[in-house]
Amino acid sequence: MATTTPGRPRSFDVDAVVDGALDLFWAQGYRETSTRDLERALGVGQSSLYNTFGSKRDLLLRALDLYEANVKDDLLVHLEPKGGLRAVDTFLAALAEWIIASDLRGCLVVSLMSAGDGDPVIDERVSEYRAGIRRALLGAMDGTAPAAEVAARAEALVAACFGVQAIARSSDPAEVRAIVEGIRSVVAAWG
Amino acid sequence: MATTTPGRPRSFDVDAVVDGALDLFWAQGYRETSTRDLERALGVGQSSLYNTFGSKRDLLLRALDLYEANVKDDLLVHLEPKGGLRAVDTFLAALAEWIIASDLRGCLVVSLMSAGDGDPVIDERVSEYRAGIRRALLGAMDGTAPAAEVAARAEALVAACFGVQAIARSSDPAEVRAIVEGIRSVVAAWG
DNA sequence: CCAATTCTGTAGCGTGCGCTGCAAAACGTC
DNA sequence: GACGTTTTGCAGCGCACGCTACAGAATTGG
Repeated sequence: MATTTPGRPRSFDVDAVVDGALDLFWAQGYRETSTRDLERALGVGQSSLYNTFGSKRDLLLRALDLYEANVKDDLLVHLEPKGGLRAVDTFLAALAEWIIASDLRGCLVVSLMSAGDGDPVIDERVSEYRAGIRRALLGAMDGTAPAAEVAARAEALVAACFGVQAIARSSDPAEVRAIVEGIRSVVAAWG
Repeated sequence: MATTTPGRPRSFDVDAVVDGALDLFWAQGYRETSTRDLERALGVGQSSLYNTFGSKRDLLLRALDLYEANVKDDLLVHLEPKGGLRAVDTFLAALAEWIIASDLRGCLVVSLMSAGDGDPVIDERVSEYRAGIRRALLGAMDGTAPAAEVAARAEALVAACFGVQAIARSSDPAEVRAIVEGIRSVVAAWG
């Protein structure tokens, strides 16, 4: 295997560009972010973007990979299996701060639920994302109540989590905290 | 006052066009619906649309009026003040069927949370819409528990309601019903 | 130094967008 | 029937979009 390849070397860091693209797609939406926006914000010419990633949509998929990895590391990590309602509470607290720390941009995946309409690959990613969160919640709450009740509570919790993210964009930190506190107090009553 | 006005009479029904525009904006999103789409689907030329409504955005605002009125008549009507948890349950059941009957298009307002970014008028409408739902829920649940607890539950409920709408677009009737059943069973436990 | 290979900047392709100008059409009024 | 008024269909404006062609710059291997 070659340690280096011939040809002119790439003048930018691919991961940094994916990170920057995620930032833009997340902040302004996928459709609302043009390739010229990306060029300006990332300091990388459109030719280089297309040469490296293939298309705007492929760049979104890369950004989506990164986003999901971040969510897993920062949020879902708190939902360890059999973690119980304590784990759920920790997760919710982290969710509130995560939403606020990301400048109330809400959830990239939620924004793609409308924007990516018609693209089966993106629709699949969206569904799978939601399924992953439900699985994590179910795993953490397993055994805290009869199975049917746990399942019902998990469904409601998934909806509430997506809801607060959807609301975040047209809200402020205090309101986000109030909503999550409301959810946490409902969860606390399950103990 | 004149019973008729001079000039060529309008060849279409304004309310029907607003209704059709709502359908399109709701189904495919505001930005994703072009004035040519509207022309085709409504059978009304672009000139007529602009002559009647002024701009695509103004047509959206008219459609939004209609949407909010429909939500009020079909859903919020169940949340009569002091209606208690029974009223909330009825509301939730109606919500599930309403989402399914509208072909899982989700919530027009939720889709505008991302799409209408930067337009202060639309942002204001979005915030006010959410506030109205919270008010209705609070009014219905008033007295069912200590005020602080009612407030917390209402916040959680608002999030759950928006969440199920956000999820609807990438879901199916069975899943929507399951989520709403989950919420209902959580609410039932408050009795 | 020279070829081969890869990346970069510029310039521009075709398309669809929101919106408008304009002449003809369809009405009430006299 | 002529006139003023409003609506309608058509054509097209300027612009931004995703994307690409192409020549030159930067590198490795000989």
